[in-house]
Amino acid sequence: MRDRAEASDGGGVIDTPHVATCDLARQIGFRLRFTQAALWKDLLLTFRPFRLRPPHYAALVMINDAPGLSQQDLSAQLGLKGPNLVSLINDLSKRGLVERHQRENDRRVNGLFLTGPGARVLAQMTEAHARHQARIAAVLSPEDRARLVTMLESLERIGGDQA
Amino acid sequence: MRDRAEASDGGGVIDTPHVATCDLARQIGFRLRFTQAALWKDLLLTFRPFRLRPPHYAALVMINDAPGLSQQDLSAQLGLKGPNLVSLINDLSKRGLVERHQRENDRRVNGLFLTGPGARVLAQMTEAHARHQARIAAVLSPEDRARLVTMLESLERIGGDQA
DNA sequence: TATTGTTATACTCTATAACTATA
DNA sequence: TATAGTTATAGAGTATAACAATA
Repeated sequence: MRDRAEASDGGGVIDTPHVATCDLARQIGFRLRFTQAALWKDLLLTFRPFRLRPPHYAALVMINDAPGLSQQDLSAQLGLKGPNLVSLINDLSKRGLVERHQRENDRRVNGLFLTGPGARVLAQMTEAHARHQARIAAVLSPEDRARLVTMLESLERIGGDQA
Repeated sequence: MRDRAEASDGGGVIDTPHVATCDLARQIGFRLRFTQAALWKDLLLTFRPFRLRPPHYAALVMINDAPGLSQQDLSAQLGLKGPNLVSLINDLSKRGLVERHQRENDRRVNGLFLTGPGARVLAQMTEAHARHQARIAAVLSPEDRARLVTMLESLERIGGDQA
């Protein structure tokens, strides 16, 4: 981006050989971090009127799609560790949006269900989320969005296996 | 993904109307979160032998590219708040990889410079980073990578402006 | 008065260990 | 013994407020 002599107006006391590096600003991992932060902040503002955050919304959606699913299943789908999911569900439960019902055939598992108010709040949050989606749509065509998601999915397979 | 009746083997005590939501798993924000986490973990492992983390590497690269730049400039480029950048530079300084040199014409600013050992560590980390890049290249063509970065850049403009 | 850097601190998000109750 | 859920806690990562030094 700039030449090394440009910024060293202190006198260039130290003179180390320049190491050949890639352009970090065009690196996927680097950009991904900023983009994720930007979308996260937008979603935080989007859901602020409900005093709930993105993971709360995601949980409501999943429970709506599969009523009675276990906390284990939900934590796997949301990528949350058990303890963190517990406090997420506690939030929703204290607000009366979700209820835990012990399963009759295996009393270890708590099936999760939306309450009436939970379904209503989810409907309202979904409207708000649609406005968030519209802001994305304004800057990315439907085809680009689909391709982006596909690329992200293949990138997720990376990691873990190294020397 | 599944029908609502399927998971509710507890007896379906609660019966709320199904809210029409989008497929969360194909939402950009949702996938972005997982992908970012996967790449971050891969980078953590990549840099583990150096006992340094991705932001340390990013700082070394930036300082190498623009020796003498200020902490303010660096914090802006890395997207870090001042206090957090200070501790990042403290880490690198304690390890003898980076030095702060007060600028002569404006003694408020600390120009940042790599030391000899700093340049050597950066060279080694850059090799490790190349292997990380190779793992990405294995799953995404150069054209796809370029398009992905461009799409991410336009997404970064989102947020802040809402009712 | 404004800016650079620093300290102290708090909040969010994530992760681990140990426990309970069921199976 | 193994699994679902829970509690307590620790660690990253990120944020704000207040201050010192310099301009």
